[in-house]
Amino acid sequence: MLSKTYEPKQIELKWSEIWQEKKIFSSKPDSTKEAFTIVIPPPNLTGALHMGHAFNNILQDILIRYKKMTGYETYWVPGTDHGGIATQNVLEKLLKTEGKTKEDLGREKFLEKAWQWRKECGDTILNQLKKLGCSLDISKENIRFTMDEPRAQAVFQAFKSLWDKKNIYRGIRMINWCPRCGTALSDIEVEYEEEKSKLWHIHYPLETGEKGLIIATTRPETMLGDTAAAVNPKDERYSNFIGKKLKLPLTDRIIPIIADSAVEKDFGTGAVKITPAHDINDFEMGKRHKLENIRVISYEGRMINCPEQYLGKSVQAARKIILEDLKGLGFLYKEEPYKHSVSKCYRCNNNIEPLVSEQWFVKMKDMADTAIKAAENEEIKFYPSSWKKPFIDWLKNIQDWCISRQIWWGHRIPVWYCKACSAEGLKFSKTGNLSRISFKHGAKPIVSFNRPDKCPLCLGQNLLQDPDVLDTWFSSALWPFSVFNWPEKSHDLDYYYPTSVLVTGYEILYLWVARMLMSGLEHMNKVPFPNVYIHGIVRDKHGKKMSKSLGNVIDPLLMTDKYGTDAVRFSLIFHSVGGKDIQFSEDIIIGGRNFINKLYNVSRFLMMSIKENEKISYNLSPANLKLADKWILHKYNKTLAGLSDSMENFDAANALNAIYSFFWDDFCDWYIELAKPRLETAERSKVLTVLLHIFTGALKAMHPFIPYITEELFLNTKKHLPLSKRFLADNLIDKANQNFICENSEKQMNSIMGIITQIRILRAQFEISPAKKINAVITSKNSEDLKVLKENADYIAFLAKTENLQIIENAEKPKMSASAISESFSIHIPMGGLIDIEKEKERIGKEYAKTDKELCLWNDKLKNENFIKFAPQTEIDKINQRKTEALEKIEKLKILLESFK
RNA sequence: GGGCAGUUAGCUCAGCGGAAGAGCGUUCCCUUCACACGGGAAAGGUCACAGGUUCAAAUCCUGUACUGCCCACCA
Repeated sequence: MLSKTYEPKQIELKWSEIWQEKKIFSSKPDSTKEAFTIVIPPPNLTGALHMGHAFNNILQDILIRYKKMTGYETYWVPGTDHGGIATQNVLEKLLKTEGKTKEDLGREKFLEKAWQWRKECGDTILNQLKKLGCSLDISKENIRFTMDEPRAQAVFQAFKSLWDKKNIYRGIRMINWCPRCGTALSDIEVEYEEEKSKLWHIHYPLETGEKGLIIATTRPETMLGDTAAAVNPKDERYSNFIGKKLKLPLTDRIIPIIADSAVEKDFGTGAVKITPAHDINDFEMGKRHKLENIRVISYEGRMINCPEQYLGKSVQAARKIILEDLKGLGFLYKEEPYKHSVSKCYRCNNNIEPLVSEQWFVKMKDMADTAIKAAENEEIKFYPSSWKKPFIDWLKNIQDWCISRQIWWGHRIPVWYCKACSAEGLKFSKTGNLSRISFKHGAKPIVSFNRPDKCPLCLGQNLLQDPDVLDTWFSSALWPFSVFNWPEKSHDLDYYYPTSVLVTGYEILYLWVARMLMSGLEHMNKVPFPNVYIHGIVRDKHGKKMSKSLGNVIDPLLMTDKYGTDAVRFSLIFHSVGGKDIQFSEDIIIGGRNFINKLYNVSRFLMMSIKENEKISYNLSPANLKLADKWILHKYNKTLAGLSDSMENFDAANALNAIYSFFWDDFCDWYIELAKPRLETAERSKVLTVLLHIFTGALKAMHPFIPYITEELFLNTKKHLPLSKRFLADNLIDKANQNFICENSEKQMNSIMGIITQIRILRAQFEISPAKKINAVITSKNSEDLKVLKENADYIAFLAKTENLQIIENAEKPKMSASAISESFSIHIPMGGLIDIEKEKERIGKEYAKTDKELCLWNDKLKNENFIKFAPQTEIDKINQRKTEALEKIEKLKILLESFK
């Protein structure tokens, strides 16, 4: 005897092994089939899988499995991302636990460690995805890595091609610098956090010593790098000051007062300090007014080029001392509380320093224009479509992309310099390593994947590679075609590219999706995917983002251990509607677990019902079917239609919902309950046929969502099926079959179910034990309606537990009976002396009042001339119908009330 | 500062022009031979607020108020 509750653990383990072993997820180009391809958003090598990963990958798995089971050649391409800064930070932390820094190791040794790390933890995440049931072929030869050889070739090719078109350049610009990570970042790698700070008002006296300007700032420490002060040219308060000179407090420097319309009159004091080296606005203004850039903050985030007492101090420390000094010298005019947003590094959350630096950039304007066109004419479509506009807006405001990173882990920039020819532009660190390149000062680039033999200019052989690496997103941007070994030409690339859909959270829409689109159009001349499915973020039950620091992280693997993978998958998808964020908690998994258990028990019921070697007809021809069979087949096929509609729109939640409520509400609660007595009759074979047909059909339809249990139950069911494939996943999901659609069966079953429900209500109201059989009289004026009831009286007898059920035209209400109305039927249950007449009168009275109110509503509507004039005929017919029904019901209730007199 | 969502039963959310829905929770009845991770029944809602369009509005429009995101260089 099988356990009453489903134990998922061993079963899931078993199947995940078998699926991999039998390679059922591997794919080969098959010209007889249409390809359906997804490239996995490659997870970073930074640690374990979180709920967000789980959700993202489950969605993809559902699409892949669904498409496979509807006849496509599916390929879900697995891989991991080296993850640049993020991974390097993890490695640095690891080193720290050994008391070491990366400098202690040196670049080469550090990279050895990194590759070691990649070996150790590289595929852990893919193994975790395997546990989640993801239909990825994770055999070694199938897994891609953004830094393996073929991907490195792709990166070089992309770099080279952009370089040749002059779309990659070296420039001196204001960039975002993370002093903690020691690298430049692109604009979108900066996050902003609101912080409570202060606005300090500082007096900058005139060079004569007279009262000068009061300047408001949030960053007093940068004043050491001020090279001007500015006011709005239209600001009358300051018109006399323009052109005069100020003496910069704490220094000996004299700076001019300039006029620039970028200065807001109404902010602060209307006068602003200008630090071109450390503020993006000031940098621009500096260019306009030809101001000097004085850098006072180093790449390490320490004060430089300033009076001795501040030298070498951190930004924070310097701020404190400077404020004290200003106060002591009487320059600090006032301070007021101020909230403003501070830029933070998206990888380590430390403050970003904007500073001027020479870096590598990609020109974005033209590529963005092409991408905008593709988005506008929907060569690429967004689900939900509301993302289209923000996506296009972002592209329209795009800035050039800073792609060089001063870290070690990543694709080294494929540019070399001759030590002789570029001497002036090369700087070396104390340890003798090439540390900075300056094109401005004469570095001459040679673009090459491998070290060139000799310098093309002087034939010198001392060539050094650029020390920087590329932004990790540079290689991710090529992912949809680099996974197929582009630039190599291959059948795979032709067959699988463009991929079918990209599934991602909105947080990397710009960072990644936009760049893939631009890269795809640039290098392949085709969008990388025609559809982008954007889902929400998994939050905690209070709507907070899950984060380690908040301690509200739910580990998906812990949950799958506890409740089963299927339960977790079910719950996540069930709650993921319309691309919105999911508020996830352990509670909601329980709902999923319960459903899985229900499914399991239906299977138990079936296996217990079918005898060993029992012959089953498998005949679903209409002549062989009774009302309940026609009805459930009708419902089933309607559900299939809904399922496929939803899946075509990437609406997995809705699809799951449809099949869920069909299975539980229609199939379990009604069809199976009716099947039980029918199995004891001559109808046995046909009932088993329908049961098996619907059950296996449901297994197939549900398999994309809950693969493990369905595969397991299919294995148990297989022996009773006429023909079956190896695995459930090898089967095709049934297509909705118009021949089974039978609206009449639905109408008739609704009548019967309505009556059964009414009798159940009466039982509950009169506290009749569910076990007790009761007599009942059902009557109607309509002999056609009664005929259907008579033919299916068993259904009522069984589910309402009646004996001596009388179905009679125009019958009188038996004395001392409880009554209810359903459609055209009156239902009476003789109660003998047990009935409380007053209570029954009150109950019927309430029903009467309610129906009367309804009737008024319909009457009012129909009396409304405008309604008759403007409403569509179908609507009027409907209201008329309702009016008739209400009238009928009133009539019947009246008779009931009469009977109490 | 701009943009985009959301505001429906105690909680999480469907519905998005034609009689207010689901799941969970709550209350009552039931261990009947698939399932108590179950079955049956019930309670519970001026659909944020104010206007408007319409024969008809939770649903469309316009405001308002919160809430949450995203974007933006206001010191």
